[in-house]
Amino acid sequence: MPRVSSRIPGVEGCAVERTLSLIEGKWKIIVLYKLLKGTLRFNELRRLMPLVTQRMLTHQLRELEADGLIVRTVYAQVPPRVEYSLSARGRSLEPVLMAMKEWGDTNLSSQGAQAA
Amino acid sequence: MPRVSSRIPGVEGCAVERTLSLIEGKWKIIVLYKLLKGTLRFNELRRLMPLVTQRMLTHQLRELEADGLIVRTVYAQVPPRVEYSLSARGRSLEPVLMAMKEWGDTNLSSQGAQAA
DNA sequence: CATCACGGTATCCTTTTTGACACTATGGGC
DNA sequence: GCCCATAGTGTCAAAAAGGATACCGTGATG
Repeated sequence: MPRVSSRIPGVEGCAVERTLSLIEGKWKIIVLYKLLKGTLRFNELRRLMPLVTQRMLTHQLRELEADGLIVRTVYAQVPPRVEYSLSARGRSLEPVLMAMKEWGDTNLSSQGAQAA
Repeated sequence: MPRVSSRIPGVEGCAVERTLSLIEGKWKIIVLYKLLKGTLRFNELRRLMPLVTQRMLTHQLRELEADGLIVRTVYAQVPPRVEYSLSARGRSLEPVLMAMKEWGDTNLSSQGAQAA
């Protein structure tokens, strides 16, 4: 996933593209959604998303962390304890997620939408 | 690009994911952006996005059309004339695009953001 | 007669993304 | 002594996405 999709200076969509590049990735949006409601541990996330493989979840979490959208806190315990929560930056994405959710709720009603 | 990312009924993020799945794809967002300002012909789009290959542009346009976000109008002329414009559904995505643009403008200021 | 513009297709190849599966350390419970 | 849970990692392979390049028909233009 290219962190920067376009380097052409004159492209107006640049900011949008760059924003998109942070939230595309198969499970990132769900992760952000779940974390909107509060901090979660790794396996709590897994249980909430049974279809994600461990490797994928780790991978997506690492990217979200690298992009500064989530915070990873490790507690030095022996059954390891790692908590994930939104950073301020991640929380600021809420309007974007909500705009997408509203659009989806309105335009992709119950079935697969008229043109999908 | 899977048109439907998740079929799990209980996943709240579903609408968001499905919305995302319509606008991810390397050039779709730019296309939608350009079309927000008005109808464009195929080669006008190409000239506005010099780095997109013809094949890719065609491909993205076809998908946007299949998803009902844009309308393709062919005029039976001999230098062929094909116009693309947003459908009502496509135009209704404007709040989503704008939310992303605002977030990007605010959080990805000038350089590559602090954590990218 | 050759070339250009238009709006594409077709084919092949590379890169990126995703998935399957096995493996790790540690300490506690049985 | 064996298995469980936690939070991963590593390797390999498949699938998807994207890119390079060449080609198509038509009519006007030179």
